[in-house]
Amino acid sequence: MSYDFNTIEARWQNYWAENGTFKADNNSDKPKYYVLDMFPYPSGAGLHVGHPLGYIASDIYARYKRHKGFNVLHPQGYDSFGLPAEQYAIQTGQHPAITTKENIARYREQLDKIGFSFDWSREVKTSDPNFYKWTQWIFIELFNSWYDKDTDKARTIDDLEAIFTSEGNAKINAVCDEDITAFTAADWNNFSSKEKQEVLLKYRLTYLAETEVNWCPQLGTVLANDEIVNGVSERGGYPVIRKKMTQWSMRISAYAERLLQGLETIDWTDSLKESQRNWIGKSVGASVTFKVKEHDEVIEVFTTRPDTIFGATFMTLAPEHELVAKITTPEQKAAIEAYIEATAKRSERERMADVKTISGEFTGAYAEHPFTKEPVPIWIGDYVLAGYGTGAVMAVPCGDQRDYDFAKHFDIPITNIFEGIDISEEAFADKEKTIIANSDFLNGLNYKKATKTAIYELEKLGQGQGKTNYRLRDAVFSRQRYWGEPFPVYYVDGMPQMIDVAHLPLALPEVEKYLPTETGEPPLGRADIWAWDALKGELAKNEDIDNVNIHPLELNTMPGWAGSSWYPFRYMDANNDHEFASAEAMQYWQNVDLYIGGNEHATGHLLYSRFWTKFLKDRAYITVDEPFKKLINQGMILGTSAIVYRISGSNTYVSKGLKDQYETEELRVDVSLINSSDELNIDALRKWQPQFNDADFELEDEKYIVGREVEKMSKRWFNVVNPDGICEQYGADSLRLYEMFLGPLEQAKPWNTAGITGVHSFLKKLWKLYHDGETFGVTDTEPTKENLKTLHKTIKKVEEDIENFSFNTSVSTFMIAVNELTAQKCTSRAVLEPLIVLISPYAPHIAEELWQKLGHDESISTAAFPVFEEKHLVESTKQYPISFNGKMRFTMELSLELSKDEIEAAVMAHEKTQEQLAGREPKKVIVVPGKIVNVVG
RNA sequence: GCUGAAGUGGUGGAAUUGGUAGACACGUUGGACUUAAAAUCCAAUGGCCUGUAAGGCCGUGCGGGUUCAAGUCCCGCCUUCAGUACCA
Repeated sequence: MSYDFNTIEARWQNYWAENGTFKADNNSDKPKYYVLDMFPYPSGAGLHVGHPLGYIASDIYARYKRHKGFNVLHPQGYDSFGLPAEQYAIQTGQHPAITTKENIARYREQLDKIGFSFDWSREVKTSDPNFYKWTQWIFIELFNSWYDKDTDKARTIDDLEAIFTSEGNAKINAVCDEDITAFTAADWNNFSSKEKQEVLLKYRLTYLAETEVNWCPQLGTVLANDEIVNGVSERGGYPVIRKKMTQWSMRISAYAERLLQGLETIDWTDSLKESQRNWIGKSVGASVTFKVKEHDEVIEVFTTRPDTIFGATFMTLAPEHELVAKITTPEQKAAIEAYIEATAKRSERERMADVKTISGEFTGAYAEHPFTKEPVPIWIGDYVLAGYGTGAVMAVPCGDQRDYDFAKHFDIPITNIFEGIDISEEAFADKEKTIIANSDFLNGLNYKKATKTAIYELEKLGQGQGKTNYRLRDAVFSRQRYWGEPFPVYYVDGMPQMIDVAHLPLALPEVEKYLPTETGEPPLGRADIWAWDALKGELAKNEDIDNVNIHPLELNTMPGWAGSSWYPFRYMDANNDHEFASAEAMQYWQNVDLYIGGNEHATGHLLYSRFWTKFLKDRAYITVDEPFKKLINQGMILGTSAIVYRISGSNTYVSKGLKDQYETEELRVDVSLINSSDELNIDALRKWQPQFNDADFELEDEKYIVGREVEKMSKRWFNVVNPDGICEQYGADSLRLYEMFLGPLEQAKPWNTAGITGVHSFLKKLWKLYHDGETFGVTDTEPTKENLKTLHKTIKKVEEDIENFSFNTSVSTFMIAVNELTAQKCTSRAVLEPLIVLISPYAPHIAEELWQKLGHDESISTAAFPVFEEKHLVESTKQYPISFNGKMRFTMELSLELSKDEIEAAVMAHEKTQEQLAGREPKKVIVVPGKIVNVVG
């Protein structure tokens, strides 16, 4: 009876689906465990073997936890809104809804073949109105909230209005727009409705503001900071320019400190936490205001080194700084304008690439030093960024290398304020070794004391205070695209209004053209029926109906990360019509115990979802502060591309070994045309692409050998390997085992299909272990000591491996176990039954089949994990390596029951020791492992 | 530059956390079974030395150090990958 994996796998996949084997219950006495994968974008290309890696790992863990008696929630869904889905739809010329549906069907088919234990009854799709209804609902909640710094949490706008009505905004300590002005209760009550709305908008956690955004003309939309890599768009690599637009923003900056602190409470890798810390970019220092001479203006700067304030010999403003035009003297006007124009012309990318060239211009204006009252020249320079801090710095050339370089370049005086430090060559920036000099009341103080004193003196003058600055910017939340969640927003007299929650979801309308526009007009503007009955009723009630704009609805859509910022909670109660999830369900499931996904989301999704979670907790909708307790980043599986070498200007291809004799160019060909010894199938290649039809090939040893290169698995490199083909040829269990066997989960590793034969023949051996020729061969004979030793060794190792996520080594452990038991001719049920439970998380199909043959009616997933018993591993004797004077070594069998002294005596009495000792004076004899036994000589 | 991770056979990778380095698998070589191929099974496989065996020496990026004992710990370098960058 042979191992017919195709039949077995189809049978059990059916069985699981029909019996709802992996349906999780929201009510259970068992402890809960929530295992989640980052849900996929259903792209048109389908899955390649790299995609399921994390899913297989999480599936093994989920199945393991079930064996361990946990009620496991292990759902799956699709992040089906957003740019990739829409780009694919544009490429294929079809409506995104249709292509998305097709892609999801294809993904599901592929996923089902691999045998995951997902609870599909909880499937979510972010583009499903039943899902994005709640995304819209959360948006409304954010709109109706503000951040109270005193209680350090979000509160309702109703609370805020009540405070305004009774006492104005003087006592409010909120995270809000900086240009807020003070008003009293009386002022507030006299404001018009529109004025009130304008004020409130500046406090809301999601707000509408004209901001400078990252505009990508090719994608036809704005991008968040984390969607830009090296100055170009993350998707497509298109240039990004700065542009002023009115956009929705998320006040994530309110949560900067809590997002930073929260990292201490979660089990993520150091590198990931570090990425988030960098992104949040906390720096502690002071804000200082400098008066501009002969003007009423002041310049505010942020500095981390207020202790060096006496070294400030000039100031630098970003070219975009709003005061530049006002303070520039007539003589300098032309030069300044030329400089600003030149800077504006350079793209973000050029500016980043060229950090060495020092450029700047003097404005002609002077500021007044807060303490010395000396004039401080004001410069502009593009090394100061408009987007960070206040866009202005007090330049301390002796203490900052950039200021130093700038000063040297423009011959600005440099004052040394450091005790005993030579600054003739470079600036001195070591805080720890700093002793301040030449600085009036700061003289003789170290960095810490001087900083404190300087801030104290600045406060006395009313020209500064201690301040903490964060790099984290508020996130732009509008996209000028079609395929996203519509905002539940309409405008009355230019002011945004939320539609009534009762009318959610606000469904995405059909449009004729969903392609983005070059000008930034949202595609939804073209919707013919972007009218909505309930909303009409709403508007009709409003007395300002006459002022309604032509497009009374918000026409932008939400970004890709909107739905993914809260979806873990939806799985807890995925079919709830009344709320995003019931309080009971969320009380039970809490948060995700284990989250597995790629590390490309380090500063996007993982930061936004933490932000929304904290917000929902503040508003008491959920009880947890962090969405993901433990997070593991699976490494990428790389493809091994095949390269042929074409002689330049000809249609002749030379084998790899001959390529150096010619001038060649490299072409990638499909990896399916290559056999395991890198030999190219030329006939197949001719059929593959017409350009090879009449090509000539120069062979070596009558073979064409291709070059190989390990790189990202991608259609454009023709190195994609699909899981479907592997499942057909070797089975899903082989695929699962092999993906784990490839190497450590978190490491990037190349795929090589040839190696799968190892795990495949392991499964065949496993099958044979349970079969005696043609019949099922498990017997009720007593296991031998050896059998039990093998079993318990395996239990111990596998349990440790799974707990440590070292799935690769347990595959080896299984192989060793099966080889040993085969050699021992073990047929004992007492060994073979627990063994198959151990293997079942990795290879569930074969496990189910054998489990049934062992006489069980229920799925193996209900079986308990075998209990490890130490006694089976204990031997009466052990081989001890003996190390003598650190050099000579031999092994000696010693009883485990011996004491330290007895071991010593035994070693000394042993003939081999005598031999080694002959004629010499030993200093020590060492017995390993464990304790060192000194045998004195 | 900064931050994080990592360097072990021909290849992917093990190594009980300081205790016989190279488990397991791929690949390669030889053999068995086959008319043959596939499949399967067996053996060998880090390098070097001695004719073989027994055995020995050298070996975990490089150079030092601690230790009876170092892939593992410490100091100083080199290299690779990832993230980030004029952050005041």
